[in-house]
Amino acid sequence: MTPNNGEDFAAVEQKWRRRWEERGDDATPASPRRKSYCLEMFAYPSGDIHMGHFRNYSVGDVVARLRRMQGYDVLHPFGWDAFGLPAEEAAIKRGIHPRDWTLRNIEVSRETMKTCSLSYDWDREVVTCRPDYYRWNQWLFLLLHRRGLAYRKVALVNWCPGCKTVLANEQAEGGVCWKCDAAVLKRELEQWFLRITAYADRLLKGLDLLPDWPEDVKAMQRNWIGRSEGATVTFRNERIPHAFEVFTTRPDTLCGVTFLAIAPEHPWARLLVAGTDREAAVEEYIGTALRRSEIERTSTVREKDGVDTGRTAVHPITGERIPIWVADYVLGSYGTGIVMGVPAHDERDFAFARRYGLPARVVIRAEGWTALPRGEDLAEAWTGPGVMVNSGIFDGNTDEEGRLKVPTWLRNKGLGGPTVTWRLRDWLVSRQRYWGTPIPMIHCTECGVVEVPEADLPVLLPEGVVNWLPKGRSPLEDVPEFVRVACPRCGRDARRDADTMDTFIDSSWYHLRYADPRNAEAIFDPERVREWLPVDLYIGGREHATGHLLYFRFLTMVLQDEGLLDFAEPATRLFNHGYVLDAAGKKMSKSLGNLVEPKEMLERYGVDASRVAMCFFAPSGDPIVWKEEGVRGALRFLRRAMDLVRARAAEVRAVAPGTPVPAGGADARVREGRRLCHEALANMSRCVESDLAFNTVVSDLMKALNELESVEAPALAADAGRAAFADALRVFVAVLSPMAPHAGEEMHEVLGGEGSVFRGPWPDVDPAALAVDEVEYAVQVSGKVRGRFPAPASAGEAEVVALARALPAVAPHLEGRQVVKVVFVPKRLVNLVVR
RNA sequence: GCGAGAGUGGCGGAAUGGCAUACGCGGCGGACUUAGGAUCCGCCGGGGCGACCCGUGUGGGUUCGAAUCCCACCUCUCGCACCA
Repeated sequence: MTPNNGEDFAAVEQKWRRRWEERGDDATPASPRRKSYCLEMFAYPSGDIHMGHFRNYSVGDVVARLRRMQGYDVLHPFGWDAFGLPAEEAAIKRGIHPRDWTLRNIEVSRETMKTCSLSYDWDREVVTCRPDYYRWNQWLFLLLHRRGLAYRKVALVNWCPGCKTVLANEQAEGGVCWKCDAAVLKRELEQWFLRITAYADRLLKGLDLLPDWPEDVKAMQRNWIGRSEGATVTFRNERIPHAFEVFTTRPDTLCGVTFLAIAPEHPWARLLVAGTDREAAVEEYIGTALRRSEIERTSTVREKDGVDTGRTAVHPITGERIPIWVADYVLGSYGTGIVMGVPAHDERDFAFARRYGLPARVVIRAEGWTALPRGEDLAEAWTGPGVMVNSGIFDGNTDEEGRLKVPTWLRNKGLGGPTVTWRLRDWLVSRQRYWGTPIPMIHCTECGVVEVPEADLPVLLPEGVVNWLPKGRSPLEDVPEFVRVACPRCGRDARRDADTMDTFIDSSWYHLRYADPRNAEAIFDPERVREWLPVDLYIGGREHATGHLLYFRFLTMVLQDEGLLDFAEPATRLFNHGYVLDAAGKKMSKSLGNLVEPKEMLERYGVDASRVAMCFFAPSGDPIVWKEEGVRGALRFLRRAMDLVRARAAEVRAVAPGTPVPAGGADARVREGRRLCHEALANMSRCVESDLAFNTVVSDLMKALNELESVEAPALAADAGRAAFADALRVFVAVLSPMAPHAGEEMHEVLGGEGSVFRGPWPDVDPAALAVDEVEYAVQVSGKVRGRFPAPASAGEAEVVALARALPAVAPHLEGRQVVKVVFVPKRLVNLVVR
């Protein structure tokens, strides 16, 4: 079947694609005066692009093209996030080098994207697996190292047994590997970390300066950063040389503490019991607890367990001795790794205490309690507000007052004090994988960890025969010519760091590189970046809310501190496009194997119809279910539009562009058609600034087309009618063009337009065109619609109400009743309230 | 469990205090045709012969008037989930 018999859209598309390319229409202007940086998240090249990409890029391209028409100098680049695990997996499965697999996928995807005429300046393309890109990853790493933001530490880290590599916290959400869904284990390894926690406060506060970021993304980031205010409280234990500190957000309940709980991975857990009769039991418990996977460990349904150390610590206020337990509901990586157990006022502590028969002590009296319950009588913890009791000198304070007064008191006594704790952890960036950026560090037995001198960058990833099968340590360790190196400091034999970087490094600064992508001397020229950045609109999926977008902001801030940027936030506006779901309502994804390839659709219906269909399905931010029928409708619409343009070309060409449209004289249908075109125009201009709901614009254009098609030839005979019609059709073409660029450009040419439609000018909405001279009034009697009638738009209240009352469909409802109130809404309705 | 968002014809959706279902898909009927999965025209929320009545997840409220605002509940989607 060839659905597009009639207009040959394939030929039109080819014609314009070729012409734009020859003329270099998508090139970025050299010195922007009024800049607009429109950026879509770059792609990981795995095979061809899929529908989700197609949607993302279509939305972005509508904005980019529209901005050009509006006279902006536009930067609209694209690139490839080309390092990563799937390349290795494919390589292992098919015996192809990850590089070849990646580069071939890029070729295929880029070809498809070029077919779509996405108006990227391909001369600025970046490919992260090329040395000319990743050498700047290494440069950045050295910068971070110099600023004390990159460091090594031995830590319990997320280890994915499937991918055989460590993962960042953001890649192991919920204890599940983001790539293979395997249950993540904890392993103690020495790894490279980036000190993103040093920026926690700025990352949090910066969100308030981003009014054009979606609220849900900001909420997710706030939650992820997880600032919490509370206090550290020092207990005392003779065996521990340091302060035995806990962190709590409820210092007001301090006197309700009946036990302390320490995380099993905490080094002091073992120290406490060493040499005692509890040692064996505690050791056994710690072993069991640490073997549990993260999901199991943090499952809220599992009953909490733990073991008594037999040791106690001294309460800072009461001086009582409080038993210390080891419990795996306490996380070693949050706060101090030790918590105070207040069963009466914390659900988790309550559950734990009940299980092990630990007492509860009520120290907050809820409003409405007639008697103070005894701890053992509580059915559940009281976590609500109340007044402090059983708390000595603090009795009588509200919980809120206590939260302030107790920490202050502690600070004055040297027993702790007010503290802020963050949920955010440092960013683990080393990976034991082959296909990534080598970390530019050298390990020397004499000098320790030494930086690779900047002049020696890039440290090239060996691309010869490498056994890249994951084996739990970096494959590069087994490449002697890579690993063996002279220490840059002392010249002795030393070893290169064999780990590679997390690919989220690559995507944290690519937005800056686009401003100066071929710079061989520096990561970028700050002057070029000043011209284009920050990004004016960043479009991508919601899945990057806490991973990429946090790193992206973090590195931008670091570079600002380095003096290379004069702004802190990389993108002033963020837009999340909706996912493309399959017929079953599942998100299309490679792993589910339910991808519908755009290629077939593009060949069948053409690029323009496919783009219009994407715009028309739903607002750009909403998920859509993929339905082929919608594309057929879009094609029908384009075909009718093109037919109309060709049929009326002569009449329209007779009117020079910019000819003023006389106030009256045109036929009603022409005027209505023109009105609808200007409505579409106004709507499009509004949409691009707000919700990108292009579905309403397409619908406006369809209405306009329906009207314009009904215009008869005689209506175009007179100058006034012809001028109005020509203006209408030209506005129609302008509004359509960003969505259907080839058809739009063709129409523009057919109608005698000069140059490219994408050079503008973007037409102005003519207020006179929006005006209507006759409106239909609805007449309600006590809120129920009883009739309608047409009236001149200029008609006054008295006249309209009189007409309304006299209406045959209305009069009977007024019979024998008294109109007690008349509501008049100009140009809309009359409501006669009767009694 | 907590947080955010959403519930409108057979379907995607429009309308954010003023005529609910625009626009499109799909379906039905017709025209043209050797043919139609092309194109064009007409019809399509439910009930009723009808005047009319009912109808935007459910129940209440505010209002002359509510899909839209408020309260409670139900359902779905997304995010977070022992963070002390």
